[in-house]
Formats: sequence, structure tokens, C-alpha cells
Amino acid sequence: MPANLSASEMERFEALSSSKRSYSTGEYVYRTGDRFLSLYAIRGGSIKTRVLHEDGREQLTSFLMSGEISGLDAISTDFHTCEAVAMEPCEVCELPFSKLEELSREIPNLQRHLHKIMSREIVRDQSIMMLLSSMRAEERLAAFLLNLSQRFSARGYSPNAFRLLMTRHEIGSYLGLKLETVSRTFSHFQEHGLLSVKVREIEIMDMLRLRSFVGST
Amino acid sequence: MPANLSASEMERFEALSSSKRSYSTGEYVYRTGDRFLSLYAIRGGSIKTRVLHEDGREQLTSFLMSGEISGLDAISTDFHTCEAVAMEPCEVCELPFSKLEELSREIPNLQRHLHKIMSREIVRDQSIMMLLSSMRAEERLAAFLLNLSQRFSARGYSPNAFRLLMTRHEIGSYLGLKLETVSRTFSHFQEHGLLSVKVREIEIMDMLRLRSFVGST
DNA sequence: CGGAGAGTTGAGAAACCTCAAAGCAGGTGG
DNA sequence: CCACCTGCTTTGAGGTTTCTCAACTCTCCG
Repeated sequence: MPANLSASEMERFEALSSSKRSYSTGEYVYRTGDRFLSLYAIRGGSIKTRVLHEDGREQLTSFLMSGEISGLDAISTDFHTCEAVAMEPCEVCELPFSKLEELSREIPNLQRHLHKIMSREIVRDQSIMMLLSSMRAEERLAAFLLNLSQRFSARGYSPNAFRLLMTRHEIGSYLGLKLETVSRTFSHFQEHGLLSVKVREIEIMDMLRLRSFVGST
Repeated sequence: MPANLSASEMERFEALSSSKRSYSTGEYVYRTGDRFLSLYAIRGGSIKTRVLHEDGREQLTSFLMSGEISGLDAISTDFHTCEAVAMEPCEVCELPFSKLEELSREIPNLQRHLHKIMSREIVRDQSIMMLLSSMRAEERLAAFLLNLSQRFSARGYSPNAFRLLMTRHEIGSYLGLKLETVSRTFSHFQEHGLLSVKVREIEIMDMLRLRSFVGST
């Protein structure tokens, strides 16, 4: 939802984004190879996106929460290069991209907003590249948890206690680690009093020390 | 240089991209923290971009050649989050972003082109994330060399023989490896008859076998 | 000719992975 | 309502890969 729009501009944008749909857990929002027609804005709940590679490898590329946008990678190829799956019951708005382009030609603030969203995705990817290329397992997991914490917090939930919607395998796929390493690292954090981990229920006990982990190598 | 523009549209775009400048090796095109005003289009030669992190870590995020665009990450923050340095004498066009936005509001094909460029960057980043998270040293270096080969080839140079403009340290920084590992992996490839490596001069002796390395784990 | 930066190579250490076994939790059908 | 699956998670032991530290070589340039 772009800021800085006048009432009438906002109205036109709302009209474009009116087709909201509910998805149940595990349901696909789009699949690899689908024709690219729309971006998808998460309005409630959360989804994950996954890239399937030729050689059978799969990788999770994002965990998206309300207010975030999915599908930007497909603009370049006209079909989706990854697939998006609901991690819990959720609400997703479909934004027909050609209409979005049309409207953003008329509303400079919307245009700028769209560009910022795409650029933010590039910055986010770069920070993941840095995580993958130079952090150790403990740093990666700490960074991951702090990122979730911050995003939960921004949405009015507790930054200290939350439930993970993904498996150890999925966390590992996202962080470039094997599931056993993820599990062991959770255990280490718990032993050191940084977290309380009850399988998927996470409570951050010592936020400062967890922060000090990231970028300490 | 966008395709599908009419002669007059092309003319207007040319006007916008007319401020070409030469850079000598090692010269900065922009620095971290610089106000974001323009994108930069490489017209000849090549540049590298580098992110400097708070904790002193640095990472190379791209090696760009003619026809490629730099600076997309800065749109979201209004200042550059990385720095760009010439790797050899080169020619770079400055594209004032606000003018680019203005023009792309009037020329849908230009707008679409800009969106595709940004999206392509996202796709590129995702493939690097996959490289970093799931490939071993040999696969990473093979993928890197094949990527360079393909891009040289697309520009009319030999796909089999080329000169690296970067140090082992920089390759390592880009691929998430230490320079010694990069060096050793080059040596392995040479021992196995895949490459001839004379420090920075690379000749690919067995393209097929090199390809079969990528995605073989 | 000397120095500095870049590259190569070796040996040992550290981090992570693989394989394997066992424990848990949630859902289903009897 | 319980027993039993099934899929997820934890933990251990041993193997691999990559890193670290160190010495040495090479090349280029002044």
C-alpha cells in the first residue's frame, strides 16, 4: 500500500488491488512456469517461495509476511521462476502487473513506490548473499531469528516469542545449512541461555547477546 | 539500450543517456553513502561492485560488463549501499533516475524495459544465493567461469580464452571462498585438463566437462 | 635490483555434512 | 479414546570440505 497518494489516486489503486483471495496452508499462490500476469501482495498470514533447480536441488528464497510482495522475479521472464506456497491460512491480493504499470505511468508516487519495492528486494538478496558467503552457522541462524523478530515486531506481535511456521529442513534450505546443523545450532543457543526452543515455539531470552552473535567473526 | 522504441523515443532516451564518462582502472564510479541520483550503464570495459559491512567484512556483489546496469540497489534507500570501481579503463553512461522515471512514464516500452532490468537483477541474485548455499568450491568456480565465458561470448570475444581482471581474493569474496581455496581449485581444474591457468590468463580446454561439474552434487 | 602485491602449496584445525538411531508430536482409523 | 502411523526433530560418531596459518614463489614496476 503506497504512501503519498491522494484520495483519488488511492481509490484507483484500491480498485486495482481489489481481487483478494484466501489460501489454506500448503496451497499454491503460483507455480514455477506459470505465465506471469500479476504480483501478489500478502495481506494476512505468510507464504514461502521456493526455487526448483534442474538438478533436483530446491531452495527456499523467501518467507513473506503481510505487507510484502511476491513475484518480482517473474517480470524479467514472463513466467514464474519460483513457486509460492501458503505457510498458514492467508489472504493474498493479486495485482495485475500491466494495470499496475499503466497506473504507475499516471501516478509518479506509485511508480516510485514500485521501483523502491523492487530495489528493496535487490538489497535484501544482497544481504542474504553476504550471510551465505561469510557467516557461520550460528551467525546465520541468529541473523534469521532477529530478522523474523523484527518483522513480527513491526506487525504488532511480540519480538521475543513466536512460532516458526517452517521445518528445520526449510530453515536450512534458506540459510544454506543442513537440517541437523540447524537443529544443533538451536540446541547450542538454548544451552547458552539465548533462546528457549520448544520445537517450533521460540522465545528469545537474551536479545542483546543474540545480536552480538551476528557479525562477530 | 531498450529495444522496441520508435525513432523519436530512442532519440529522447539517447538525450537522457548522453553524459558518458571515462574511468581509469581503480577509479570509483560511485561510493557507499553517495546520494542516489543516477543509474550507471557500462558502455565499455568492466566494473566491480563491493559492499562494505559494519563489521569490516567486504563482499564483491557483481562484475559488470558493457551493456549492464549498476546502482539499482540504491533506489530503495536514496543513497548507494555499495561502491562501484572500474576494473579496467572503461566508459560509463550516467542515467539520471528521475529523468528516467519521467521518460518511462511516457514510453511504456521503456518502462517495461526498466522493470525487466530490475527483475533480472533479482533473478541473478537468486542464482548466486543458490550457488552460495548449495554448491561446493569446484562447482562454484566452474559456474563462475562458465558465466564469464558466456558473457564474453555474447560480446564477441572468445568463450574459451580470456583474462581475469580480478584477484583470487576478489573471486573468493564473490563466491564465498577463501583465496587459497580459489587458487587450489584452479590448480585442480588444471591438473584434470579442464583449464589452462596462467595466473590471470584462463583457457577453457574442456567446456563440456566443466559444465558437467555444475550441479553434479 | 629490490620491494610489494599476488599467487601457490602444504599441514593441521575447524566447521559442517553424512549416516544412523532414537525420541516426539499430531492426525487417523479402529 | 487409544494405538499406531508418519513426518519432524534431536543427538551422536565419524568423514569431508574448507579454512587458517605459514612459507615460498612469481611478476611487475619503480
